[in-house]
Amino acid sequence: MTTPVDLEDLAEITDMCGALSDQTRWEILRLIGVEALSASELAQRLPITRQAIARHLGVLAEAGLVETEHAGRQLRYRALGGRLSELARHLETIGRGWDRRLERIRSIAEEQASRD
Amino acid sequence: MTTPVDLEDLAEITDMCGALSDQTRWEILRLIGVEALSASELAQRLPITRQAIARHLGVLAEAGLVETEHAGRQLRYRALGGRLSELARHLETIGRGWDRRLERIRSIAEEQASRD
DNA sequence: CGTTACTGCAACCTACTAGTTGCACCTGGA
DNA sequence: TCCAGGTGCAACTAGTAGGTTGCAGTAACG
Repeated sequence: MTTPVDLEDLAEITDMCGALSDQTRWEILRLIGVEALSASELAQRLPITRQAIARHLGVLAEAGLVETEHAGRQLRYRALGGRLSELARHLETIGRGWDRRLERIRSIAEEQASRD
Repeated sequence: MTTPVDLEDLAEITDMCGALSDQTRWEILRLIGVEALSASELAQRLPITRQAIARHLGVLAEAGLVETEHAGRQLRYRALGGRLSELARHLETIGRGWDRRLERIRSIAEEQASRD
């Protein structure tokens, strides 16, 4: 079980979005979203070096988007879908907040206009 | 009405996440999520120059997260909550996909184990 | 019609990031 | 016990991103 982080911090949202703002990292996530893979295994399937991949995995791990699993002498990573859903829920809430406030302002403006 | 972009492209997701990976841009979004503001007005409320803010607004506009409105001689920006919700729905779908596949693999493994 | 306030563009600096190469260090298997 | 495959750390380079200053353009308001 992963610790249930509530993702209140703005810094945590920006970190996760930063981790998700790189196409190479999405390639990695796509692969380890299907099955757990090590950095070396990922390096065989992607056109960059193992070290670069390891650093990407570090970024993803710091954002909480992956978890690790030891398998013999290798360290396998898997993508955490629940974490992504958590971010999605927060963005949804914020987005609805923006539209709600603007609608309220708009309705006030219309009310004002109809009064004149 | 904004054009209904379906956000299929991976590049579009990475662009939006990139736009949302900066704390200053979140400050801007928070302000123009309440009321439409111009770059100059934002510069009065934030500790950076108008030019820096204008560039942030450019990034946000390219990601489709803001829309503009002319008011006299100034150009006001407002945050588009629907666009953020759109991104949220896609992330939610992707996240569920990861967990679903891993659960399937896990259940297959358990089935295999129970068969022996 | 002139002035003033707001926008837009360009150059520059600094810091960070994605990528590389190279090497040291384990640790598991024959 | 050896060694080979896997991981981790460090240094270096090129490109990009956030910030600044400065100036040119333009359109609204008195």
